[in-house]
Amino acid sequence: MKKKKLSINDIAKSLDISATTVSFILNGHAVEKRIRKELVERVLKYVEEVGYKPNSLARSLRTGKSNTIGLMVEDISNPYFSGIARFIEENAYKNGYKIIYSSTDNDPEKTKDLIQMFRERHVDGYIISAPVGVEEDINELIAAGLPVVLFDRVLQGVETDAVEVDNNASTYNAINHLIDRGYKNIGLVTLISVQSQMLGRLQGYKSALSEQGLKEHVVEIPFSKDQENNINHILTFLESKKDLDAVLFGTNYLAISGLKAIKRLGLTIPDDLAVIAFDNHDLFELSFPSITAITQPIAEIANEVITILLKKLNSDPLVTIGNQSVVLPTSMIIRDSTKKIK
Amino acid sequence: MKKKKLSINDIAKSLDISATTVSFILNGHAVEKRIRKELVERVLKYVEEVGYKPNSLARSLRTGKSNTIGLMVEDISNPYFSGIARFIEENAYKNGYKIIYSSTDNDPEKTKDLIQMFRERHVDGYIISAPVGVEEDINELIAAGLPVVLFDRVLQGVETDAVEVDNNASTYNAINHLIDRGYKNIGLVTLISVQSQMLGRLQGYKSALSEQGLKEHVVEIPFSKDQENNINHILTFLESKKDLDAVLFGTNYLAISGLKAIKRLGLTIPDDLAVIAFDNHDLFELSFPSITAITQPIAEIANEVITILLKKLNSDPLVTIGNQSVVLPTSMIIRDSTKKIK
DNA sequence: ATGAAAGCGCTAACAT
DNA sequence: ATGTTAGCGCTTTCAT
Repeated sequence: MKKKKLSINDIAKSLDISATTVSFILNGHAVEKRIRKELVERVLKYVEEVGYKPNSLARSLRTGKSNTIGLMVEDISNPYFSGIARFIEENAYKNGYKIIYSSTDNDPEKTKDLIQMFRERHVDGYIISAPVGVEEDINELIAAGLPVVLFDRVLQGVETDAVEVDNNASTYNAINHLIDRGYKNIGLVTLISVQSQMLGRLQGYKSALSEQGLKEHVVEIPFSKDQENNINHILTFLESKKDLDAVLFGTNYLAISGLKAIKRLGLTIPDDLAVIAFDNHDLFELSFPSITAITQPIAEIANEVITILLKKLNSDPLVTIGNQSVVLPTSMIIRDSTKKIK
Repeated sequence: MKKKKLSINDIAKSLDISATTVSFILNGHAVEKRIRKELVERVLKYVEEVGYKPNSLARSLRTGKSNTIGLMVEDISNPYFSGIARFIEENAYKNGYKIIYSSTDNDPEKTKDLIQMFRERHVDGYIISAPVGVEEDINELIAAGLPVVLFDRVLQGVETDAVEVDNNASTYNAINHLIDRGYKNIGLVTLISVQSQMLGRLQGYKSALSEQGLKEHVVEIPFSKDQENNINHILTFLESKKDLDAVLFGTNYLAISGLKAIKRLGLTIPDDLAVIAFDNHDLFELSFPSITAITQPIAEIANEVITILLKKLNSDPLVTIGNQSVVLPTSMIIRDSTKKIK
């Protein structure tokens, strides 16, 4: 029972018609080409019967479209990104697109290579949470007419569609929440980063504090895959700032590392230190005490991203549609880690 | 500065040689074909200069290899799977393979479609955590000579490479740990499932209990993406079994749902109920109390999977190499949720 | 030591 | 209403 791979020619021969006709029928040009209904049905039936599937490689080579979307995230094992990947994937498959993904590690060199690879593969569209340093490469994609949607952060000097959350307002509100509850020495643990989302978060933090005439306490940690590394940086920071009464963590994994650090120091939340995390996580609901968190609307982010991309993919390439820049609001889930006890 | 896409013919023409020669040089057949060193260098230099990249679609069409691996997991947003995806991806890219992935939702129909899609795309190898019901489809892949590596679970009647953990021994040990600590009414929250890994976990649970003459308390929950759904099932179970003093959760997300359910019921861990989770999670370290967890060696699982697959991919297709079945041990991290207080 | 030519499987402009 | 034909860009056999 050797299932020989059938080609469109095999089908044509078996049915004693030309490959062209088969191709037309299979691609829905039957009506337009006025092919006999009877023939159309016969072909469709036969194709179904023998289980013929067109070779998409050949089709892609011919049409120049691969029906593939390239997805590049910072780290697929980060629940924020894997959550988004999940939604994007689902939506893409529904629309006949496959996803090829990769993690960038925030490394511009790696990311450039990946863009190159994806391009060789002729992916039809790109979804990227990009590190700083790949602006040129992305501009080249755009110049080549390839649809690119950025998310999570934008890039200076890159004009394309983008989906973000309102980072600035998010941390601004979070800090004000802390101030309302009576906290005065509020720290920020963030990344050494020129990435737009981190800058926005830093900015919101600064604005809120300066409005109230409070002092800033910021530590910027280098991006690292190693959790222990992050924990150590945070430990050092917390030990050098004994008077802190609250701290905002700029990402979900910084918050996780931070909680571990706080635990090691034997500090009590929120009595010794109040905590807010950027990004929600199951952990923050179930840890003790539960952790107040800024929640990003993952489903909507993914949805906006894929909707914009699909629209570009399906639009007439001659008709330029303006770039969309979507900024979504976050929400804050107030839990026990910011509950003023005094 | 319109960067026209260069083809091998453009290169050949510019250099006034044939495409054949360029192809040979680019594919490392220069020596074997005894092409002049001087020419080789000139071609390489020019190619580098103009940034020519072969069209991999065309190459794939011709060679029948796509340098792509299809990865199918239950749910990419589950940290177990996204963690594995991360390692696999990294290793694959290093070896010149790209990953195209999809989540199966444990749905055999969806999975069949995906296998079909991946096959149309001519992926070179498959990595699958498969739901029951796709045995035939996978056997077809194998019959067609396509390398398949299963992981997390195996499939009845499918003979191929597989990487698992020792599920049976893992839960057996976990239950014995509970028994040692004096727990007697030990429940198991698992999935309604005929999947091998869940059966193994159930089996280990049963063996341990029966050895000690203890009674089983099992609830089997239908697979669902909706956490609230899981929580409700667990709530019902816990309320109907007031005499339970310990519970083992069969997966990480069941444990998370379970912890939420326990919290809602106002039960104290471990005084009212001891808890063990299958699969580790940051949460289990940081929740209060911390949760004892069976830890799967994610890096090793991913590593075995990709190593086996690459070996098959690189081996002479004529030389059949026997299937490898790797069973890795888990470890148990004992935390406070199983700390006998009495 | 290098090139001509065929062909992977498909699509679509151009016949008829 | 259907078929002929010419590629898409690459690899590879066979010639020279």
